Amino acid sequence: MKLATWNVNSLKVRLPQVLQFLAQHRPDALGLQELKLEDPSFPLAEINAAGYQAVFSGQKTYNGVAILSPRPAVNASMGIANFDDPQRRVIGATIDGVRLICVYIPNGEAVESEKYKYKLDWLIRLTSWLKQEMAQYPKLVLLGDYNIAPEDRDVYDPKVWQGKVLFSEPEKTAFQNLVALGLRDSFRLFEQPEKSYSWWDYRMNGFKRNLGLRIDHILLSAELVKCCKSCSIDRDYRAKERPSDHAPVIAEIEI
DNA sequence: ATGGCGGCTCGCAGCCGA
Repeated sequence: MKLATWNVNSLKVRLPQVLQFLAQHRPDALGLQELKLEDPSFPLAEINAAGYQAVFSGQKTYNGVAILSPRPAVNASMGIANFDDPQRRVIGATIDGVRLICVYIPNGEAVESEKYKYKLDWLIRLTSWLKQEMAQYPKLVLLGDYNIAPEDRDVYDPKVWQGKVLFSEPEKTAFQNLVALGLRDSFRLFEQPEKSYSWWDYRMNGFKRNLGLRIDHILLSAELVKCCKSCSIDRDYRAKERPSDHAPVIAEIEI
């Protein structure tokens, strides 16, 4: 079973690349973030024509998440239980017995800003909800844009980023609180190239200079860690014409 | 020191992302 996540930064703009990705990798589940479109504008016909179904939760201009799969996605859920958040950042579904939670964790803007406080509060709510989800679904995948680089090696220059949003200690602690639920970062189960990142700033030739951060992750529950065979970042999609600023992350589990 | 790119919108400038 091949699982993937990708912040597409506008599904309208990136749809041709998403269709190309589906054709190339044939993922069994693809979580998308930052659709930036409302549900009636979701390109379901094109995705169906590619042999995929979709569950999605969109909004205008910002946020928006989806899960695409060739097999049926059942028990779809939107948002975090008991948290009335108008921002469309979470969608869940079960595919072939595997529970997928696709998240677009808030960016946080800057440490000490209102959005940063919202991010940390949001992460607390996500974590307490996931504790229940983990108990219910032993085979669980938490994938998406976390907007957190967990370790020094996930940042091109940890000294520059020290204390900054995406790499501040409270955010890293929040990430470890998710891990403490019994989740593992699938990327770090394997040897990886040095300086592996999943996001590069559009500005300053960030990608060409490999000035990136690894902020997109696929976390697996213990049952799925046991059967995880690979995890990689497909940089090719960041190198294309008119790319998203994020590259897709792909994990394979033998199930 | 700043803004740099790219996507969005009751658009032609300003917002937001990371």
